Amino acid sequence: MERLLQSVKISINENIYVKDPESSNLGKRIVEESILMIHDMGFESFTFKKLGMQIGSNESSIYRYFENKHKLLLYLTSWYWGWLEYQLVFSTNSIAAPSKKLGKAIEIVTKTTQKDSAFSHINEVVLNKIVINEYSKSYLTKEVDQENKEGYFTIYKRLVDRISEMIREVDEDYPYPSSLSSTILEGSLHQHFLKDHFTSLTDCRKANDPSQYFTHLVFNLLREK
Amino acid sequence: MERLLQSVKISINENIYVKDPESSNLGKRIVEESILMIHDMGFESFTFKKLGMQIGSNESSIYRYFENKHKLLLYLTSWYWGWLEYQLVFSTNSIAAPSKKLGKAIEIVTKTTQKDSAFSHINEVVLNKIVINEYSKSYLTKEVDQENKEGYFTIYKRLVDRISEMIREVDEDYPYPSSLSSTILEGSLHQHFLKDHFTSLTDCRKANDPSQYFTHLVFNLLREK
DNA sequence: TGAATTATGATAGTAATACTATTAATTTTG
DNA sequence: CAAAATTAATAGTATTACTATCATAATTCA
Repeated sequence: MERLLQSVKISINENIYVKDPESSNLGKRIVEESILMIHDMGFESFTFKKLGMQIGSNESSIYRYFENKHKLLLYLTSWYWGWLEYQLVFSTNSIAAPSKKLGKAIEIVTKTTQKDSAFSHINEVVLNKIVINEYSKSYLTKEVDQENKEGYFTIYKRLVDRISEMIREVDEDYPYPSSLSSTILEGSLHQHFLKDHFTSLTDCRKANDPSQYFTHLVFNLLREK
Repeated sequence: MERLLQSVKISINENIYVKDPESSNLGKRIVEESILMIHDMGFESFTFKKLGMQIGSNESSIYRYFENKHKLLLYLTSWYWGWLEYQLVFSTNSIAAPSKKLGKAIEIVTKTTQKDSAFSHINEVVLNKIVINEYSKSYLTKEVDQENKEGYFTIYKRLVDRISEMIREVDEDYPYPSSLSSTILEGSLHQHFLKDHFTSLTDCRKANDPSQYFTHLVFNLLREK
């Protein structure tokens, strides 16, 4: 899989960035270090000035890649969902049986992220933690409708759509495939968060993953043909 | 119910505020107007200076009630969850049959908030919208563990706990009562958000509420005794 | 009532944020 | 090697998120 992925580029809506960070060394370092810094200090405390200092570059240079840190967050999370979509498609493509396919899909999108060395400058494990902690902030804004219209959430929506399609394949009579799909994706992030910060609000532990919870939920809910 | 509630005060952890906003007229106006303003302009654009201007008071006076706007958000959302808990307990208290009780509970916590005139200065309908849009921001922070330790999320946790207890009463063998409960509460906010901004990601519409989705989900998942 | 206490208002000030603009230095490329 | 493009350095602005101080208004309680 790694070899295959090496030639793949996750493609992000061009309006999210000013200049494609994949197109230069500085751009890649912006992405690489911003992931680590946002994880370390949280999105609120993270600034372009601090990032500039960290990578031995200048605040103004970073503004040539991203209008502001909100756009950078949109970029990072879009990349994550694109990466996850790739894993999903790749891993489920060859599975014919709808319920096996859906089972695999749920596993992929709910499990704790493992190291992936295909994209050398992006640490997916840390990026996954950013998504858990910060993704909601990218859409819980007053600009969400405008940004949605501009296609900033396309990849995420496509991912929800793919899973809801798989749900339909398993049980065409289930009345809430889209809601269930969005519940799996969003709920998985939430259960991972609870596991780390509010243990009493979840049954998910190290040994008892969100994967198991959602797998159990979905397959006890749908009536297979 | 209104008469009963008139003598009830939602009690909020005292460390969330500097001075109890319920203890004065200015305090109540701070709460009342901040709800409307956060709803109108979003939490990011909302400032104490703007609030001061709106209520014909001074920035510095508001700081005598709340340390910062994060604490104000904690206050408002805690109040909301306390209010919802009251509705929940009040409405389910007299129901003996576990599954009827749980059904009522789900209805209460997932439905669109209706007007409640018992607390004259708080607009619960608008507050519910704030909770949908802003609640995650109150805990998706680097300070969450510290603030959790200080009891800032007690009411919310108690609410999750009450519902997971009801789930256990219906099906003691269901292995994920806490996760299911937190999924209902968090997922309901999320479905309401999707209904307003990402209609393709949900099956919930005006006529087809998150209530129905979660009721269907829970009762098709649990095996009643 | 009137003195003391408390609450609120007005003003000023600070450090940090989130940028924009300009110019200089460096690197790339044709 | 010159021209073009990229990056770095510096400075500057408006706003935010406060803190501090002092004046004034309202409350209370002796």
